[in-house]
Amino acid sequence: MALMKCCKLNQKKEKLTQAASFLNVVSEENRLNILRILRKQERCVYDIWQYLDLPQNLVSHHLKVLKDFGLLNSRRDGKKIIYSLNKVNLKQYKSLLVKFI
Amino acid sequence: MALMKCCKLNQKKEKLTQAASFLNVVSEENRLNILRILRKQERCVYDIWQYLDLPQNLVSHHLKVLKDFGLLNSRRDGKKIIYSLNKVNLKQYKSLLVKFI
DNA sequence: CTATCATATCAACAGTGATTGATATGTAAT
DNA sequence: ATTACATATCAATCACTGTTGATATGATAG
Repeated sequence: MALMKCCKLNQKKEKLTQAASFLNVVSEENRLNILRILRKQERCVYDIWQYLDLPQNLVSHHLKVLKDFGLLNSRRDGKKIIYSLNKVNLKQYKSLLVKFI
Repeated sequence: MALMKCCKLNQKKEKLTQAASFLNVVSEENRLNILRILRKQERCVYDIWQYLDLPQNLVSHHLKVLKDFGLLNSRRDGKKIIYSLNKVNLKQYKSLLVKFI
């Protein structure tokens, strides 16, 4: 019983940590903006860059952070790299949030 | 027409900034935990501290960040200071998020 | 009025992460 | 092959903020 309670507490703590790191990733204004931009449709880096008023390499950096965290997918199309939302993961993280915020 | 569009864009940008700074505040694991702890009921600093495994002054610090941002209320009760959620503001920030995440 | 309890403030430090400039990779066109 | 295009990587810097230790404030009890 005590063990079980401890176990549940650990699970809760883990989810809290997960939620916090998700929030960390999306709390950056430009990254939040990228998510918004990609909401309607997938886009290449150049298109995203045009919305953002940031140096190109910084756009790439933020895209990488989002992708490494599993929030974006990417594929090559000729010279271009097309980014899109990973809607499955986004949905999971969103549902995780409901428990904390 | 162009002016109006610009105006709307600025409003959107402002909301984005607001959302990002809200996410910034709640993306800290301990602060997220404080919100969770206060969800059931209001609590004094000592009670919150017992949940958190942090030095007392750091608990005070995080409480201040949350309160300054308008997510917590506080009142004195004898020696103790009782913190509680500012549910109105929390709700507003949550509804703001829906547009971005 | 002194001591103790409950909480907050302050200055200094440390770590993280956004930003920058330069350069590299990889693709297509000529 | 060479050039231009599209994006990514790298190292260095800068800024922010969580953390720490020490101290201050404010309230109650004895």
